[in-house]
Amino acid sequence: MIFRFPVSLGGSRDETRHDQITPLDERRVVVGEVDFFSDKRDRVSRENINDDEDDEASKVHVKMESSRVEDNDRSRDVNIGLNLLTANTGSDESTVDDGLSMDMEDKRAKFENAQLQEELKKMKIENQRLREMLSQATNNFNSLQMQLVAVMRQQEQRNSSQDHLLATEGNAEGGKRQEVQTMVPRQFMDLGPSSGAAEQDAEVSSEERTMLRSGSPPLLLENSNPRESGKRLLAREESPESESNAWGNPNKVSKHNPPSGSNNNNNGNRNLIDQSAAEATMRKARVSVRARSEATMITDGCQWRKYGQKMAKGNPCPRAYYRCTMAGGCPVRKQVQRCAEDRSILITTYEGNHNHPLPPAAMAMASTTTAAASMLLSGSVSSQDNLMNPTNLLARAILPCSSSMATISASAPFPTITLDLTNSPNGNNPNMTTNNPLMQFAQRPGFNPGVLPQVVGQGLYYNQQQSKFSGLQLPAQPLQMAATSSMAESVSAASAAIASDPNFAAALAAAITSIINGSSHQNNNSNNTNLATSNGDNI
DNA sequence: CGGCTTTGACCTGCGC
DNA sequence: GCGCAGGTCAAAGCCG
Repeated sequence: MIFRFPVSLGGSRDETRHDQITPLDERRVVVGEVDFFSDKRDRVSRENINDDEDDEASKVHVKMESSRVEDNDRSRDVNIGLNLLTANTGSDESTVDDGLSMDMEDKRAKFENAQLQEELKKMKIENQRLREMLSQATNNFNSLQMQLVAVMRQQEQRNSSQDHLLATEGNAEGGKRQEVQTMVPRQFMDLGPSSGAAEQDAEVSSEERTMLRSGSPPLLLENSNPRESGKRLLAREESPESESNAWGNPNKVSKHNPPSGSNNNNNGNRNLIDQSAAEATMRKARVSVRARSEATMITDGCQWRKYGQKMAKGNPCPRAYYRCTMAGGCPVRKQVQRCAEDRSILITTYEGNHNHPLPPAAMAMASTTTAAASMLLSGSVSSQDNLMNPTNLLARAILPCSSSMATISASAPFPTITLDLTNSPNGNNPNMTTNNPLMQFAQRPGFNPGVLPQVVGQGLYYNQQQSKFSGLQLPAQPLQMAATSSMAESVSAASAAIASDPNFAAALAAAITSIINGSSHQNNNSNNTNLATSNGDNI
């Protein structure tokens, strides 16, 4: 009765609609989701026609539901719906036409809506993917840091246990060696311009953290040194020069440029100013090398011209200022000064980046200072923890056998990394007159050549330099040279990696690689302890 | 004569 | 504002 009532309504416009809807409703009643799938599973191989009908029905069913959803979504867009309705309801003359146009508009709106939703979905997926990549990269970096610290701790424990064994054997030398290792840090603490170097380090590190965040390459960093802001900083920078090396374009310092004029020239170009500031920062990163030498200046393969000398406060020895003269306009300068406490120690502070090709002999020192400075500038990232502080990691990465042999001093006025290539004057072998910092370095009980890519590279170069330029012969102890050559392979790879890529993560990776490689060479080192002597002084 | 060193003067930034 | 210290300039002198 009730069933037939709608069916019997024929001839009217509603009839056709019922004709269209009723079968669907019937199908929907008949099909039912559970029945459909169960039927489909049962009939896959036997009734294609019915299957098609069911599929069609299901399609229609799904389509209608989705269209309803879309209608609901569309209804949220109040303006569009109302405009369409008001525009079309204005004429009742042809409901069929209005129906068709509304249908087309509907379809188009649905299509656009679907497109937008699809786009939104893609963007969400892309966003999710980027987040995953970022978190993965962060995790990788953190794990690398953790691995590096763990390996270094292991190595330090190994070294200390070796020393402890020596000490328990009643060997006085072992005790002295421990004493020496504890003496060195104090020496380093005195290096900074102020007594509160450690506190200032932390302070400046936090400053740099804010400046150097977000993994920006060092060249894009802003100047973290408040003293270098302003006129002088801008006046020091000239137009960009060749990008011939990894440090970018730290430009020649020039006081010939009047500060005001320089400012006027640069006023219109903020990017240039920022770039100049960044370059100035790069140039201001300093690498200080302490080496025991009686020479007035260590030979590093470059040509230098002395342009000034000044008595520094608190040091009876004058400080000499040198400028690289291998190419006109090279911004690299260095200061040479003897240590006040031990005048046999020569402190050479490099500043800037060569803007010209370097001879092979000069590459090692240049890459050493470049890598150290780059890592110094890029190393202030996130952690307040001393152990995990990248600057300390840098120090440990460069000179892990003693946490004190590479010291980051960001104390005013310039962030400086100090590489101590000297042995303690209280060393256990008074006859050891080694003046070659690398050789002294290699003598240390915990010395691991693989973990010192840059410094060892410098040392290798140092050997070459001395034999090539100073005319003095290295003793060339067989084991010494064998150990030195065994360093070369692992050294060169890691050295090149660090030198070519200032990125801190890359440097960390290289250091870890070096550690892994270096551990296999460690036996060689223990043989060198008492053999390495070198008359490397080139005075 | 060209390149380098020496050295007093000058500039700049910072602290008081 | 002044003094101090670090850094740089540039004239004078030296050297090969």
